[in-house]
Formats: sequence, structure tokens, C-alpha cells
Amino acid sequence: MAAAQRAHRPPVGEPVLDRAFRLLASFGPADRSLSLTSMSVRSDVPKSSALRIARQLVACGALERLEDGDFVVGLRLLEIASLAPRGHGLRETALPYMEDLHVATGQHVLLAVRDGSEAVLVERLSARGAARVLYRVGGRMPLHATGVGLCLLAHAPSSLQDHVMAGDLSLHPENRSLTPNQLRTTLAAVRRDGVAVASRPDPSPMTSVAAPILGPRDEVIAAISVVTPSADVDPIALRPAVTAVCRAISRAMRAG
Amino acid sequence: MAAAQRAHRPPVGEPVLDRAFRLLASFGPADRSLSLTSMSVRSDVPKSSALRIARQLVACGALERLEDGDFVVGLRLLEIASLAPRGHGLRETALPYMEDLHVATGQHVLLAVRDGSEAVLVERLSARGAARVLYRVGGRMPLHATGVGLCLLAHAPSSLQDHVMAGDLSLHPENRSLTPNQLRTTLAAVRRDGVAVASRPDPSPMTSVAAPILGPRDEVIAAISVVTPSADVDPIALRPAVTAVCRAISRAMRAG
DNA sequence: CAGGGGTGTTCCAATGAGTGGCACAATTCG
DNA sequence: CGAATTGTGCCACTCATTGGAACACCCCTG
Repeated sequence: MAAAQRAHRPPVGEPVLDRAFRLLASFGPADRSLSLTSMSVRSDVPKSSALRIARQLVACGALERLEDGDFVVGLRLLEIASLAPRGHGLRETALPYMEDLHVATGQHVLLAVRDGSEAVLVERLSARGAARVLYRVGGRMPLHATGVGLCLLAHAPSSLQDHVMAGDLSLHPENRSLTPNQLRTTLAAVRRDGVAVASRPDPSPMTSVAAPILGPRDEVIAAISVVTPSADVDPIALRPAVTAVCRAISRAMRAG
Repeated sequence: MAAAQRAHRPPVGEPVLDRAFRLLASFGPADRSLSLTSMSVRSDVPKSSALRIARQLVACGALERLEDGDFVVGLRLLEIASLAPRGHGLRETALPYMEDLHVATGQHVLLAVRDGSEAVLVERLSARGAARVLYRVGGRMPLHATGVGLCLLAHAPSSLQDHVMAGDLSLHPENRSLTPNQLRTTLAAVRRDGVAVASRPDPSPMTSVAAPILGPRDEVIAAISVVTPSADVDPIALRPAVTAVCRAISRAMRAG
């Protein structure tokens, strides 16, 4: 009997919004457009529900639908996201200074903020034709393995530092891992020097020099780094430029 | 009886997601952080519901909450929005070329796409210290009144052109309006010349020269313009630069 | 320091929006 | 031309969603 039961469990009863965001989250850099079923399986939302919700999202402008039926992230989201103080808000005042740094050095320039135990790349100016792009705007990167990451981590609450130490400290390109003590030493150096220097040998040897941007109450709210081929210049030579620009941005934020 | 009824109407029965997006939409350039009640009244969602939904949005990362209890648009939204093909996707390939144009001319450079009967500003490089900023990234602007707008409108489906003609054709700074015929003539010229030129006398006389970016099937998917103080240079002199850059981007998109 | 207006917050009964399995149509594929 | 996979419509069941009322707080101001 029970077996034949129609059951019809509309069950688990999961917050509506969660599902919607899971659908949105199923997109990725490699999959900018997805079919309904792809979204459905990736976000683990039944097909019928996925369709219904996706349609509502289209109505809101959060998604757009192509002629072939596939879904794409919509412009409306950009519109709203551009109001995020820690995103485009920050970017707006920082960008001109980043450009200065960009033309002065001719290298990649990165702007990132911390979100939980990761760094989010808010803006990136790429050296023309230079080495492959490592991270994309809107993407996340580990705190322990990048210049901006180290910078943000060094000035984060110690509870978070502990949490990161306890986590995964592997360095991706090379196949080794940091020990918590190595990291602790590095962070101390970052705090002392006011800049973070990180190197990465892999695809091509790159070195990044990062400095923090301070908010109104002298708390670290973001970090900027210049990423150069290690062979190109002495990274130390970049230190004055990066710190100077970061101080300028910090001042501009206060004024803004 | 009925009178004493607690009623308790959970009534209108409005799609959940709509409310959530109305809450998000209540933010604006001038109000990057809002209190619960502000959001509640702006989006016309009862306070209790607003709180419940806002909390869920915080859980999803779409909103963040400051120490003082105010809400702000969250980073997660930037993360997702950065996957919008017509937003950051387009931006990613266009930005280097825009920079070229920026340093070559020393003027504002704008990148916009059409969304319905408006243009959305996807990227903006500002001339340092130059005239006040007219539009912000993620903001919307009318199709009939700006260089990029005219460019996008000229190549839009005629049904949309008609719709715009029937709508509001006022020019904001100066207090006059276009007639549909004036606009029609302008659009014809834009299609003929391959560039759109728009002037705006108000805060300070500015002229913008815009050209279209073409997609894989030669449809217009975006437009780029250079905005200069009218007195500075003969706008016509910018035409080759703008068109050349737009063709380069179109080609890069195809290759991409 | 009682009082008033302003927050954000918790509570709760009533109900309709959301649910997802199933069946169907239109493709594409082998 | 079946077989598999797509997007879609249907619909009875029910639980997440609903919003008014009451509460706990600040801030002011009189």
C-alpha cells in the first residue's frame, strides 16, 4: 500500500530564495549559459521547480533567456551589484589610481576585498598581451596564497586567521603546503613591512606586491597588488609605488 | 462575527522572489546602505516580511549587514553578476581596447548595451579630474539622448524604435524635446555614417562620438563612445579612432 | 525621568504560493 | 524510425510564507 502511495511529498520545505540563488550560483566562468536541465542538476532543484523559478528570475531581470532556450545571467544583476559598497563602490574611487599604477608599471593591477575566509577580486587591469590571466573579476581566491590575500589576512581578526591556519594551506601550482608557522611568520612580516610579497612559480614565474587600503577607522578594507613576471623587475622596487597609491586611495575614501 | 474576525489576510499572494528583488532594488546610488524600515517602505513590503526576507538574502550573501544594523548590497551579487555575458563578459574583452582609446584621447570612454528601451552602462573610464561624471557603471540612460543610446537605438528592431518614439523624448539638461521626426532623421544618419554624435550643452558643453560593436552575426550588441568637452577638439576627429576600436573589439568578440 | 516617536525584533494562526512527480510535445540522435 | 533527451503543462497536497500586534529597545525632547 504504502508503496503505491502517491506520496506527493512537496516535502523538505526549503526556503524559496535559497533555491533561486542556487540556480544563479550554478553558472560559472566556464558556463556562462546553461540549459534548464543543467541548472536543475547543478543546483539540485527538480526540473519543474527549476523552470518555474527560473522564469520568475527572468521576469525580475536576474536571468535572461536566449533564443535557443538557454539561460544567462541578466543585466539587472549587474545593475544592483554595482551598488555594493565593497564592490563597485570601492572600485569607483580606486580605479583612477589603479590606472596610474597600471600605466606607471605596465603590469597587472589587482583590487580585492575579503569575504569570509576568501578574497574576492573586485577589479583587475591586465597588462596587454602579458601572461595569462590568473583570476577573473568577481572570482574568489585563497587568502594564504596570493599577495592581496596575505595582505587582507594579515590584518584580519585573529579568530579568522586561526580558522584559515586550521584549513587548507596548499599552494596550488606547486604541490606543496604551507605550515601554519610559516604562514604566521609571513603575516607578521606583512604587518611589519606594510606590504605583502608573494611569488608563484608555476605557469610562468610571477611575483606580486600588495598593500592594504584603509577605511575611515584605519581598518583594512581592501588590498591592491601589482603582479609582474618575476624576472622583469626587482619586486622591491614596486614597493613605494604600491604603498603610495594605496595611501592615496585610503585618503580618497575618507574624503569621498 | 465576520467583523470580529482576525482576518489575518496573508493575502495578496505575491511571488516571493518579486518581493526579494524589490528589496534589492530599493538601493540606489545615493543610498548604498539602508535601514530595515527604509527598505520596507521603499519596496512596499511590510516590515516583518522585509526583515524575514532580508535575513534570507543575507544568508545567501546578496545582502550584508553592517554593525549598525543597516543593510548593504553584498559581494555575492557581484560575483554572480560578473558572469553576465552582456555585462562583465563583454567588458572583459572590450576593456583593453577601451584603455587604448582612453589614453589615446585622454577623454571619458563609455561602454553600454541595450536592455529593453534603455541603455545600461557596463563600463566607464573617466578622464582624470575632467568634467563631472554623468552616468555610473550599472546605471541606466535613455536611448534617445546619448551617443551610445542613439547608436544602440539606430540598430534596434523597428518595433522598439516606434515604442521609443511614442515615449518621452525630452532632453534633460536643456528643457526641450525631440520630435519623432527629428529622431528618425538622426537615426538614419547614424546608420549611414556608422557613428552617432550627440551633444549636451548643460553642466558643461560635452560631445560624444559613439560607434557600434557587432556580434557574431553582425548584430549590434553594444556601443562605445568617447565623451569630450565640446570645446576641446573637433568631434569629427574622433570618428576614426572610435570606429577602429569598435571594429577591433567586434573582431575580438568573434574570436573569443 | 516620564513620555513620545523611532528603531529592530519575536510571535503566531491562517492560508495560498510553492511543491514535484507525472505525462506530453518537440527535438536531436543513432 | 524508434530511443533518448529536451522543455513544458498539469494539479492535488501542504508547509513555508504571511503581516498585524505586541515587545524591547534606543534616542531625543520637554
